[in-house]
Amino acid sequence: MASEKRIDCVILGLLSHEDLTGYEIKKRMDTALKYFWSASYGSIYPALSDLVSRGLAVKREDGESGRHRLIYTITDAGRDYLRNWLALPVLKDEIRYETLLKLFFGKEQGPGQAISHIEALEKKFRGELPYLLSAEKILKESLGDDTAHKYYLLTAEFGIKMYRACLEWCGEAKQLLAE
Amino acid sequence: MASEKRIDCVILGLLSHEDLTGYEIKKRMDTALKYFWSASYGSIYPALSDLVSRGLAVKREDGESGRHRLIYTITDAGRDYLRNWLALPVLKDEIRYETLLKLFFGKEQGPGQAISHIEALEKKFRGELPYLLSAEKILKESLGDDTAHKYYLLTAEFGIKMYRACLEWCGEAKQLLAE
DNA sequence: GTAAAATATATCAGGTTGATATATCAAAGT
DNA sequence: ACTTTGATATATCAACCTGATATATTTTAC
Repeated sequence: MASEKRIDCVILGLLSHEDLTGYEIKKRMDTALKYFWSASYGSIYPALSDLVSRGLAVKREDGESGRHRLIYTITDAGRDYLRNWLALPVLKDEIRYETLLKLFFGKEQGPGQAISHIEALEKKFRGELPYLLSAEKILKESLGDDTAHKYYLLTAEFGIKMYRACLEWCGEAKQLLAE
Repeated sequence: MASEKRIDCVILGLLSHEDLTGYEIKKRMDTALKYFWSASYGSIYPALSDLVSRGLAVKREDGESGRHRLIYTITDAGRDYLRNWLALPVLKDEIRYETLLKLFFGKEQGPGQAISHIEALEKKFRGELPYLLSAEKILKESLGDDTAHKYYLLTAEFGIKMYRACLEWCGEAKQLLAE
């Protein structure tokens, strides 16, 4: 089996939960998946056309609103494709922190600049943590409503753990640089 | 100023510490930078040629060994370029965890498969943590030897924090799935 | 002596981003 | 009523990067 394209799998995954437009798919990624995944319109729209041509999804035009909306639905073949990918071992988990890269080369810039890069990261994470915490609360309260909620909660907990660990590190790193 | 290409910046950063071949640059990324950055030969070799043509690095052939080796050295212009990039704010820190993606769509696969994906991640991190801990020990002991060591230590501490937080999460996630 | 592993450079198809273009609809202010 | 702003919505593309592959030499281990 040829390696499954990741963009196809994310999209089918999201479509396995509900029918969506390309725009809504992007929105889901920028909110629910934000803490561990991302994708651009430049990959989403071509992938959607491709999924339809391969029979993994079907497209219909929105009749309700006057707005031009193309709504996508997963097919049985799409669900099979998704399940097959889910059963395969994970190929790659990656992290690309430009902040850490700049820090690694800190000798060329000095502690002042290094600290300001850390503070920018700290500020970003401090701002995002409350959203994750409120998502956690909501998901915990609605665990019984939908089997999927348990899995959503798991990924939210991951984000919280990572953000907290990173914020802890920011504090310690600033202290070491100030010495 | 046009946005600086990240591959150029990583390479110049590594060359700012010592002269290296393309192969050695890749090695550094796969060891020291592994916990927050990566790059492939397919980007490293063309970037090296490009850096030379732009006067940011110079190339010489190794005279010592019989082996074909092209050793690169950073120029003053290259150092300026690097410092300029270091002073710019960080554009993007990203994380792409396929494990979390598969977990998010867990409803389609069930808890058994989800647990095995988590266990694979756990195993990988447990195996890598000792290397980071020994790097931490060595760097702590040699903090006075080189200004750069403090910055290396900071990035190692980051890796340790992240790995430990992730391992903690793995344990809790497995428990929640077993319920 | 030789098999395996490490060193070393190079190329390329195909996946992905970030920017950009275009257009409509809803909400808020004046 | 009018207008501006922001959200919704699709689409395209150059430039960047990965993962795979090819090639060849040197060192290490048996």
